[in-house]
Amino acid sequence: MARKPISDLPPNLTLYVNNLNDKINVETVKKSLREVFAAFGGIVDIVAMKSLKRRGQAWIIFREVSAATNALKSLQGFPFYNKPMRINYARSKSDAVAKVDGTYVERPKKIVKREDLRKGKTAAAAPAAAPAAAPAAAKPAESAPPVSQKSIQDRIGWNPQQSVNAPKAAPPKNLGVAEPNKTLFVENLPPEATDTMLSMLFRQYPGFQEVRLIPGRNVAFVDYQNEYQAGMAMQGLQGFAMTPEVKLALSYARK
DNA sequence: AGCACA
Repeated sequence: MARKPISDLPPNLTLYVNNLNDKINVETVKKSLREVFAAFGGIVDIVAMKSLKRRGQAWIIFREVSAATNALKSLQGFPFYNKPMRINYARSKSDAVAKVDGTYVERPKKIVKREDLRKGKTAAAAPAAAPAAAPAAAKPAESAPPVSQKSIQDRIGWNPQQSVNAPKAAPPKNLGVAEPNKTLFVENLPPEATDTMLSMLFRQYPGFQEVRLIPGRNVAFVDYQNEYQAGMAMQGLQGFAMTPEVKLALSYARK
């Protein structure tokens, strides 16, 4: 049987990423994207914009297609500012690479769209509908992503288990057995794991303080404000598939 | 939802 392709589009040096959290400042997003994606290879540039039509999306331009492919597979669905990234190959070649391979042609200047207001009804379609009348009272925090204590699957709609051919879920190891500790011990990290990547993951749980990646050992420590919060994070992320092959193993750190 | 390059 034909296995389904990793993407419906042909491999490309550029990855198209969407479903990004557009509440986050675009420069911040670009920086974080760079940190996360750079773990898979050299990055030429990242394009992201904040206009209505283009927000929530980014183009990650790699130096090698293999790096792009790896990142696509490994980071598919990865919770980035609390939203699972959707990743695909870009449909076309980025200007940045066209400039390098000599195929770049100056693209036509943006055609300034003439206001075409006579779309049929003039009155009903009137765009003048005052935006002033809606100053909405309840506006949530604009930069801080919301957090809750529900399981990660419920919140981000991503079940790492189902994207994997693993017969069983990760072993619940020491859940409830080991001495609770506000510091978690994380094992089974993929070699591409970075501080940023881990922060993205663990900061979703209230009380997150910091993550300490131990170089060369594929393990990390993650601090929360108290044992209870550490426990919530541990339950939520136990067995989390960092990559299709590698699942996190979490336990309380030794005192 | 939305495939850009200013």
